Amino acid sequence: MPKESTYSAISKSLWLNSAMISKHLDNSLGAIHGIGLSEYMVLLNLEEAPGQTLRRIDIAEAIGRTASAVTRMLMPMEKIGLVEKVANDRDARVSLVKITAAGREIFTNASVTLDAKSKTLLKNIDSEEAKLLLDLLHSI
Amino acid sequence: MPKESTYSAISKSLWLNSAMISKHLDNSLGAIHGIGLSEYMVLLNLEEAPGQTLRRIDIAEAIGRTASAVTRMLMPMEKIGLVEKVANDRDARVSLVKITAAGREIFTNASVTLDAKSKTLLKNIDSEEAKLLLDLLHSI
DNA sequence: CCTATATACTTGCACACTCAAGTATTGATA
DNA sequence: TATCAATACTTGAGTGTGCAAGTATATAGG
Repeated sequence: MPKESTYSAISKSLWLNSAMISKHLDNSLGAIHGIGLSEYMVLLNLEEAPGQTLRRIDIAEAIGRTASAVTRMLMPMEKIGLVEKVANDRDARVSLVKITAAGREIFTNASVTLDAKSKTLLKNIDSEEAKLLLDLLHSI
Repeated sequence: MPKESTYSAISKSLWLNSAMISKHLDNSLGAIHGIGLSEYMVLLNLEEAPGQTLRRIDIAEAIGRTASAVTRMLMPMEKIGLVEKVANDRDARVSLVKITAAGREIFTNASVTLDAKSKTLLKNIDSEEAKLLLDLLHSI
């Protein structure tokens, strides 16, 4: 059997860890705030965007999903009033998405939950290592 | 807006990175060897298991999926002969899974692909950092 | 033994996602 | 201006997964 490289070991570990962690966070957010991690990431990106507004395609890019996933994800989010549609007068093809006050509220609350849960899940890593890990993840 | 903790930043980064990386690896493995990352991980665990045999529940545990996911995943894998069912005479509830010669062959080939692809995906990380990152991921 | 509880799976249903194809609009070029 | 390619989305069909409920077997306590 050929010796496995550190790189494929990282891929595997990343795959496994992320599966576990995502599931935990998803369940927590879902139970408490009624949204999943994907929805949370949408809100996060909208919150940080200039004018709290983004095109659907940019959301898709930002969260690593396809445009169709975003379309379907936003339907219920719009229905319950977390986001709203905004037209773009320069380009009739795009339908902009804007976070609402209700959406911002949910986002803020969910952030607290996410934070707390993340700390518990990553309790084996001290804050020194955490910074290091974050840097490494960002450089990928 | 409350300052976000390093820990939740790690969760988010882990979520995003893993989505991207998994998709790439999944596509590569699928196109070349006809299996996904999950199937690969099943084969990996079987290969490393004593007697190349595991209970379905242990597979589920090892790859972070539920028992039902494993049941459905194994059906096609058994059909194309990557794994085979083995009865357990001590306990009639369990149906053991064993990797076949064909399965081992696919696994070995897929490992090469996975390795190469992982190196390209993680090319921004040198081997020093890679070891560090792997350690951190394992300690989660 | 017999019953109750736990374990190892399997199956029906729902949901989130992708891919491919379709629609509408824009921008560039002949 | 007419056409054609590119872009921003939407939609239909198929896949993989989880949850909850069901089946079969095992184990423990009376």
